[in-house]
Amino acid sequence: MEINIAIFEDNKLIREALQTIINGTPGFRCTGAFANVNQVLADVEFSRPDVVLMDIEMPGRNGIDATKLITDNVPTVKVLIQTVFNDNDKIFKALCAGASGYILKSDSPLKMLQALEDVYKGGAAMSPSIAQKVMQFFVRQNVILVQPEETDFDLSTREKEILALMMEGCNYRDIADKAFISYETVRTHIKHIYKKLHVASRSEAILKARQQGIA
Amino acid sequence: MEINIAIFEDNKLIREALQTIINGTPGFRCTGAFANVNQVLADVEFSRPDVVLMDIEMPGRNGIDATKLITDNVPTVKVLIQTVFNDNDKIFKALCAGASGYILKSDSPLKMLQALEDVYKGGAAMSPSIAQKVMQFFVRQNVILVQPEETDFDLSTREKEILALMMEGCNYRDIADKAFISYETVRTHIKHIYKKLHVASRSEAILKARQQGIA
DNA sequence: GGGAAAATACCGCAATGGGGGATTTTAAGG
DNA sequence: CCTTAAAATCCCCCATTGCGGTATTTTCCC
Repeated sequence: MEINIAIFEDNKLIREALQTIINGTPGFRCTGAFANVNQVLADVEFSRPDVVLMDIEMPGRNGIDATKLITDNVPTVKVLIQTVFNDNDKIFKALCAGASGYILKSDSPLKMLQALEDVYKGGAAMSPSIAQKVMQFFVRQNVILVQPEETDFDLSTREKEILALMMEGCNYRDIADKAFISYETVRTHIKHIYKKLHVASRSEAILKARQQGIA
Repeated sequence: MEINIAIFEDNKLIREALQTIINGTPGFRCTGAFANVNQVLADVEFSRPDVVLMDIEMPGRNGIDATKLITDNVPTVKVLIQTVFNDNDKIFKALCAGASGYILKSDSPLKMLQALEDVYKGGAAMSPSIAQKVMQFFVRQNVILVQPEETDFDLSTREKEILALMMEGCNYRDIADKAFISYETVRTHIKHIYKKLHVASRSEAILKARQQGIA
């Protein structure tokens, strides 16, 4: 089975070079090569790639926004960012936008193919210098990570279940039905959850739960 | 110039295998192999490695603490963590401890050597599945938020004022008084704001406003 | 067996969110 | 000048949510 790749790259020479490399490698196939991301969703829809190789610097709409559009709307498609620069801001924005990897154009074609394969397999890929910046980020953020006040919120099993249902978008009534308890009991549980999480609304609770990895 | 490696690994078989691989590869040399990290600083001092290959699971003192000791006291020495597990907690702790890389024991010797070289050159190395967890961390934590659609939400001047008051913690009544408009008008404005921001509650709106730097 | 914590359940009230409709003011352009 | 669109203003209705109580039963640990 071949890995289908779609390329977004404004430079014609590079675009065609990438296409040639990919199509010339057994196991890879380029199903689309586009010079901009103005119709990125339609392009992805059309070329049905497994992995998108995305240039981050492009005239007009930029690659990070396009990445977010793809991961939001077609989450099964992985995005591998390719760039000439490696400044922190772009890296972190790309990662937050849901990219599965971030490599440099200066990397060898072999490494690029390896990265495409890693990403296709569900992993992630980073050039060493990129990974290093990510590492540094963790070291710097150390304080925040190591002492997040209380990571244990003492939620009971039942409360975690209710919280999980809340995170699925259920309202009180839905939760009551799914948990086989009364509407009022749901309200009670949720009140307790809010107290324990020190929040005051559904959305805050869900945010905190996601950040802390509860439930 | 050869890259000098020190190994910390409690399993004798693995330790010697690693030693053999490293010494059998041109450009690499094993200058020390230790079964525990009880005298890690002395061992590092003695073997003068460029890169330490550190097993994270060891009886007695663990690899993460040892990593922190090394990076704190001998910052020129890089540490590459090697582990059988890839659970989130250990990864992030290791990264925070200053590790330069994190690879799995299931990776091939070739990849390990590549990782050692990447780390030696000042980059960092991660197995794809590790990198993937790091990526997820960024997405989940909303470290930096990227909004593709439009960073400008077309909020009118008045709506931004109302939003600012909301962010100060005012309720409908307070906002009405401070903005010299009626309670109902405040509600109308806020409804419009929610629509434009694509959110459905006060807390989400405030979160988004903060992240996007609106108002 | 007794006590603490959890799970269950109910009531009432205030605040919030979402739907609709409506008027006036302002801005912009033909 | 007039038309039109957007912004700003106001009102009503209703469901959901958050928060304050209270209370009973179940579960679990000492």
